[in-house]
Amino acid sequence: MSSPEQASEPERVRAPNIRDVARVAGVSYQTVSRALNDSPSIRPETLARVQTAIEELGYRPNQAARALVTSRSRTIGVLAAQTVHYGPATSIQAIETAAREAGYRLSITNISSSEYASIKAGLDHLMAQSIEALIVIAPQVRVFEALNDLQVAVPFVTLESTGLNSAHSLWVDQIQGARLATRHLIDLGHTEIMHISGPQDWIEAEARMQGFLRELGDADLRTRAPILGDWTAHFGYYAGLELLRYRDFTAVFCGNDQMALGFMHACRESGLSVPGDMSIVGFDDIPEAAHFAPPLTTVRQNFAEIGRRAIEVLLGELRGDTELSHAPVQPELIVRQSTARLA
Amino acid sequence: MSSPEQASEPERVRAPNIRDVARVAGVSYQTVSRALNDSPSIRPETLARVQTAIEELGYRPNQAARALVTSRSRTIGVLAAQTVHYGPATSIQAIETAAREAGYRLSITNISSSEYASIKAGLDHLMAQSIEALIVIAPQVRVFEALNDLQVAVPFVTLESTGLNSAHSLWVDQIQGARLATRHLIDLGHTEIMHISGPQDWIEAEARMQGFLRELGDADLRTRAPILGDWTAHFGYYAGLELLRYRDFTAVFCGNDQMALGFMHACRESGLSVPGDMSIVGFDDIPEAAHFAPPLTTVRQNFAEIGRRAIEVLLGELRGDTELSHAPVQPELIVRQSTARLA
DNA sequence: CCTGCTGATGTGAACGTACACATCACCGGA
DNA sequence: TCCGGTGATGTGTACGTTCACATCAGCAGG
Repeated sequence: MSSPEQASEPERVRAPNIRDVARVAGVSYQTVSRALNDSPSIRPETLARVQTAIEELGYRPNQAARALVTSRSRTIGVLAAQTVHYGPATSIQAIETAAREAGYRLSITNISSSEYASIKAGLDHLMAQSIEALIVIAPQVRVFEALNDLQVAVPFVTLESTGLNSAHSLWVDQIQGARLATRHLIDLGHTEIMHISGPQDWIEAEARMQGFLRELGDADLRTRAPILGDWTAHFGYYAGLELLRYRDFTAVFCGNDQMALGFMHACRESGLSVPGDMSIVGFDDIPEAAHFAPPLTTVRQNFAEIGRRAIEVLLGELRGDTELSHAPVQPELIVRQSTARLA
Repeated sequence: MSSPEQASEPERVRAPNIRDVARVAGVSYQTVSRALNDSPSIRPETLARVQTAIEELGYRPNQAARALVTSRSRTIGVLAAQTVHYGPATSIQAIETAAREAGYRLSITNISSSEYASIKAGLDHLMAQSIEALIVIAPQVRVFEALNDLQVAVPFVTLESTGLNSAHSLWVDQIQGARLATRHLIDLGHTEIMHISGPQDWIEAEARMQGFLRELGDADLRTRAPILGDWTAHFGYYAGLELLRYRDFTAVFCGNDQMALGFMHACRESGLSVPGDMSIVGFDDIPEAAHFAPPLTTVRQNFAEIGRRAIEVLLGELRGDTELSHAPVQPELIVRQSTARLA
């Protein structure tokens, strides 16, 4: 029908490969490979010729082929339970950036529930991609079992836990953060302090609760059973409405800023002034917290730092550097206007 | 030193491959391949034998090899500017879930700035992974140029834009949402209405502004130049402090809920009651909005729905189904307590 | 009993790259 | 002059999978 030269559509345009580049540059394919992996033994002018050819053809290395032959996927897996919340989302963004700069890509899998089956399915999905390392941002109680069951052999770290399994954890010192928050309330003269915690299976919720209880214990104050919440503002609100029917406390330490927001809402509806009648401390310092009514006293965590460190530690392990610093990141108390001295 | 049987570490444990499975199952490797790709022509009992062998060896198909030979990466790329905000994060989570259920994985790349170079670098990083389809959640003005320059040939959709390029867009009808918000204020008797918009290069910010201006125009009301913000509560706060020095308006339509939160903060500091002295409408309906002081009237978008539809449309295109519905998702006005009839 | 067909299974490529090794030109020193 | 060494480049092979095709048994129809 038409001559090969002007064939318009018939033959599927194959992406150029290393041999096409070699032909154009007038070298062997191996030389092109060397140019791509910046081998020391290649003459500058040869390198230049190859680069010109690459440019001309719009050549891109085929990562699948590369992964196949090197058996390195250059992929880091992330198992996450909550990618919508500010904290995890911020960490993941930092992780992605750091990974990309190091030549790795990220594969994120969300688990919908903290059921063992769900965790296992997520992990399975990641392992099927032959990830080189794993980062877990999820309720970790059951994750360790799953890691075992699936015989996960890659380096991994869990974020935002508590050093429970310190060889594989990287964390903001949540216990310390909770102590800072609680101490702040005690210093203001409060003696009846309530705690609204995160879900029981989140280790970080557990850690914040521990810090709260220890600080109260150290001050010989009455401890009361913390309320187990779900991180949402809705929960904070409804828990607040319930709790405020008995006003037998003057301060609340909330497991995160969202629950604190909801609790403040409940205070308003119950006719309580914050901080006049009720002091409230949150945790996380989401960007909105400074604009709550009133601006929220809270504990700031550096989520991005945690993310960057996760990549740093994992890439280190992949290179064989063992014994990288797992020292916890220190949280910081940010005092705003939701807390006041007890009248 | 030691007999091969009890050799403990020396030889690197190679992951089992399709041939290992074949040997254990007593079939040829091709039969195993058929079992994996549920071919119709395989006897049930043979299939069972293969599955048993797979189980026994803990075999996982090597995705790199598969991708190499089929030249299908089973990867969908996401180019995102903001993965920390509630809207994009929610969409991405829905995208990930839908993609995973369809057997695809996601590769997310964050762009740090809306510079052309940054967009191009991000796109380049994705294309290098031979993604099969692309989803863009970013300021889109320059994205189209970059898509052109890089000769991106895969199906793609941009999220949350405005039908500007409707063949490739999937969007909540932002113009309609903005009109709903503005109409609500007009219906309450407001005639002097201000708008704090998102950044100029975000098409969705532009669309909300358009909706605002059109609705005002239709009502023959005075239009004033919108303030160009950056989506943050901080901006809303400082813009509010500035604007409230001249109280020549009685209502504000904010480009998103965060800026509305900041603006409410500025109102409090300026001694204005919301909604008594100032009515405020936001956009997005983040989960916290219901607990602001006062609870925020806003426009709800179904971010998850958008995400799911993105995958649906792209997978459809990959299968060859053209003409899938790109009909915009309708937003919904949620009236709470931050708006009131003009006294 | 042979032919042709169908369903089930096996064999030989090929995908695009990196590693191990081979080759080649060139150089300095005995 | 020859030798070994070195730096630059080329050739064969393997990675694990799927596709195209070949083979083989079983069965129905003439």
